[in-house]
Amino acid sequence: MKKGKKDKEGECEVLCINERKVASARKAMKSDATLFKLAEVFKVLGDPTRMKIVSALLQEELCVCDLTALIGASQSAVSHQLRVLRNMGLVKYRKDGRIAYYSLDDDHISSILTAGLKHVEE
Amino acid sequence: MKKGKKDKEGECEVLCINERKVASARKAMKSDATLFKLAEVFKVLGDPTRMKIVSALLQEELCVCDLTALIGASQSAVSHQLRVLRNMGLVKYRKDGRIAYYSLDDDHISSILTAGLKHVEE
DNA sequence: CCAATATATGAATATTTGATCATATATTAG
DNA sequence: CTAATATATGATCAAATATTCATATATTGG
Repeated sequence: MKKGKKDKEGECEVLCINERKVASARKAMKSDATLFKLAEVFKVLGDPTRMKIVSALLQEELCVCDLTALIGASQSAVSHQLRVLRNMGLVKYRKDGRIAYYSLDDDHISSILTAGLKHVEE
Repeated sequence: MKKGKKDKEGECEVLCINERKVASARKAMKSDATLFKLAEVFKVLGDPTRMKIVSALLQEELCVCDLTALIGASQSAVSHQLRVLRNMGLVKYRKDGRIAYYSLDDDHISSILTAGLKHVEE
């Protein structure tokens, strides 16, 4: 006997809720919008190709060409992923003639990676 | 006249490589395996539902039930995502009777989120 | 034991996404 | 101008993934 199909958000099957803890947690949490953006940033860093790109750019600016050689992906793939990184504000570039030099656009990126590495390398 | 279909990794179309910079960057970079794991961690954090779960657990441990109420997803969805977080070593849980209390499994997670927030909230 | 509750999980599905291919744009050399 | 080079991008497609549904497992109260 199916339980009435959830009025809205699946709240009618759940009875063990500690209202106090939930309210307290909800209050302490960042807004949904902020958490969504945060997840977006991590999603962008959550792909091996993009991670390699970002990691390479930690050292110095590089052109698409160098990145392509460095990470072993096609020029098209690198270009597509650079756009994703650009759209998320993680990298920027300058054009010198027909060469595009990419670099990190945000000082925080290095700290994000460092924090992540502590989990990975523990 | 197509250029011979890439011998292996798309290196034959690319002529502007700065060998010195590439070698230097390659040397400074973490290993592919490390970067892959790092990307995996970020990918796990890169989903709104999981981000909400992790964010809620920053405050205190919560049961599946509370998480379900808190983040507005179905119990099944929360459970599935908790497994992903568990497999990645980001959360742990203790069982008290039929209730499972989840908490963060790693001190670094909070610093990862904090670093990410600095980018989002700038 | 039995019914109810809390959580977990397999299967199916719809969506997202990353790579490739083909091609477009832009810049420079000659 | 023309050919070549560096990069960008649209379309397509296969793989990955998040959710839902149905159901299984486990624990507790009565």
